[in-house]
Amino acid sequence: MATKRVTPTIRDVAQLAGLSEATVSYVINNGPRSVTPETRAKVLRVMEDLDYHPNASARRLARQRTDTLGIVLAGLTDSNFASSYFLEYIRGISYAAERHERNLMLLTHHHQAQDVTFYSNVRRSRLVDGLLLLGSSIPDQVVVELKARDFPTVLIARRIPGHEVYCVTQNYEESAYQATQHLIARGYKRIGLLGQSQQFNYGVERLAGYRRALAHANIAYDPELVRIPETPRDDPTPQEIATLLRAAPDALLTDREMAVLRTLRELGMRVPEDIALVGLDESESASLLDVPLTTVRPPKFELGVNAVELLLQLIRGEEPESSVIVLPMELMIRSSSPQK
Amino acid sequence: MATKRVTPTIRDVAQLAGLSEATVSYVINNGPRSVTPETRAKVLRVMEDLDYHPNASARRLARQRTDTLGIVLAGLTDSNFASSYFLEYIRGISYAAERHERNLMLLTHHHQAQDVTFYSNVRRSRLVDGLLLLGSSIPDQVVVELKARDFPTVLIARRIPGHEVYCVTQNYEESAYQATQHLIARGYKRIGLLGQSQQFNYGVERLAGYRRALAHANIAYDPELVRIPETPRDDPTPQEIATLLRAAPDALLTDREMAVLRTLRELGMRVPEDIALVGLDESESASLLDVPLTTVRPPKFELGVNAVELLLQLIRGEEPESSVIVLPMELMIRSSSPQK
DNA sequence: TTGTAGGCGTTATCAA
DNA sequence: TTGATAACGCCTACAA
Repeated sequence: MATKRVTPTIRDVAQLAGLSEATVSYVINNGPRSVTPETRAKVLRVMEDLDYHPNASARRLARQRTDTLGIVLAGLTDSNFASSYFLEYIRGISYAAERHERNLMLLTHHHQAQDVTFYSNVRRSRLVDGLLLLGSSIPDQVVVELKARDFPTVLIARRIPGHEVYCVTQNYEESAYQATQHLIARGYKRIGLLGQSQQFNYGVERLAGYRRALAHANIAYDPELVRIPETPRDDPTPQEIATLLRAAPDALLTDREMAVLRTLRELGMRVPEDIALVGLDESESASLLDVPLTTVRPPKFELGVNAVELLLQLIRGEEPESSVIVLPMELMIRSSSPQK
Repeated sequence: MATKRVTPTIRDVAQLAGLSEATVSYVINNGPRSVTPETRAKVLRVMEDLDYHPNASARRLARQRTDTLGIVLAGLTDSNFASSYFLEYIRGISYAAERHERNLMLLTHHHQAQDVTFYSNVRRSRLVDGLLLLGSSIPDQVVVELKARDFPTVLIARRIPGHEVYCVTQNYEESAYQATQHLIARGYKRIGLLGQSQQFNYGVERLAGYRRALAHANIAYDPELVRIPETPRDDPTPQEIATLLRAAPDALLTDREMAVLRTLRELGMRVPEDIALVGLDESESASLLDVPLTTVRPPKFELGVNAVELLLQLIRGEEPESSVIVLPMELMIRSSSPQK
């Protein structure tokens, strides 16, 4: 009969080293007990010889934790705009997770209809120690409930109005303010805004920043120049845009620059000759276009990194200084908003 | 003294239901033993009452498998072109994984210098049941070794010349053939190719398809019209492109359409007036440009789905019909290659 | 049809 | 400093 077990266990290491499993364990984990250098060396050598690696599942069971963070990718079903961000968030997340020796689990639900069931499963099955939530399509209620259950959770790039959940977000208000001010400084008088539903904090904050800049420059707020959808949507519809254009704006702010650009072209309007365009939420392609777009650059990588740091605090049971981390966005001035 | 345990265990369920742990287990797993409907109902009710969820780590340990697939994202460090594909692969992967009730683990190495250590760890620690490998920057040697160790592994969108590893790839040869033929049919005579290093199978296959189309049309192969880098690179350099242009091509094939387009513009050449352009590896933006690009569309989502199916076969210990699955790519004819 | 008990690999506790 | 052993929570062969 050949070898009974394919992979060596801690027991094999202990036997070959002539030591107890406990001692081997202390070598593996550098504690909590100390081991003499000789013993340690012997254990390490045997481990090397056997190509031994601790069984992750057994560790998790014994330690009562997984050292794994869950990344929830919501709204991946529809290949929508937002998802193009995900990879950048994930870059930041995985960078930070690696630093802290944490694993990452990808959680999606294409099929699962029941949100509640899904999150309850994740939470109770102890699959992960905490959750990072990406994408706006996770229902507020779910986020609030996770918080209520004290399950370590961090929201990325948005917050939930009226609820103090942990989140890492961006300075939507200030960046909209700066973008608007930039246009004003360049001589634009009638600046239009294609905003987002006021159900989302970024919809609210961007509108506020826009209005603050106008007020600061003593420009009257003209509702005709602003289009806010009743319900959340991705891209502004051509109708929406056409309606706004009837108010004769000389510049346009939008978080969906690519879609707006396309529609403008279909309508025969050139950027920036006929109208200036500033993106509030840079898509990767914005800088590659014939007319590179002036956009606000969201710090996606950094968002991911900060979210991990915050989540690890929560998992350790620490109370973070603030439940919200706000990172600055940078205005990248390109060719779509020239001096008028 | 309050409740000792925060989360209920299978033992709690068994006790409350007045049954044994075994019976509860059989209910949870629908087998391998049958349970009377009444018993089952009782168990399910208690589970519901306690909000019981099986502990994933304990299951994994007992079952000696994780029901988890690892997604290796290589080359995520450099925010290179290739990574923009990853999310589409992942969409397909997560879609299929969900169907089969498998979890997904994200594996990256930003810091880890030692490839071998990394993969050895993954393999031996039994963190995942198998691996999906994305991105060209995973060394061939690593892939070959995983195969040699019989660790279930599937390569996505590429194969390794000279080694029969499991992979789901695309019809690079045929699509390059079609793209070239399309240009020939539209009247182009001097078709240039900005290829990829012959170290990669897609570099080799695309060149072959290109030559086959030329031969088919009785057009002599002109090395002056072809630029293949010695070593792998992402975007063709402006020098490379300039050199090729000296051979006076009237059309250009490339797998880096966005970069080439940019350089052409910088050189003052217009598409398609001065030169036609066909992309061999559609980037998301290709269709959004002023001149929507004719490109070959890789079936990224489907690649992900097929990779999961293949990997699950390997994990089950089945021998797949073929070690390679080749999916067709579709030529999307747009405006950058008009009739000449 | 159901209960019992041993095992999975690691870690913590208690002795030595 | 090290060893023995009992959890950890679940699964399943074997008994009943």
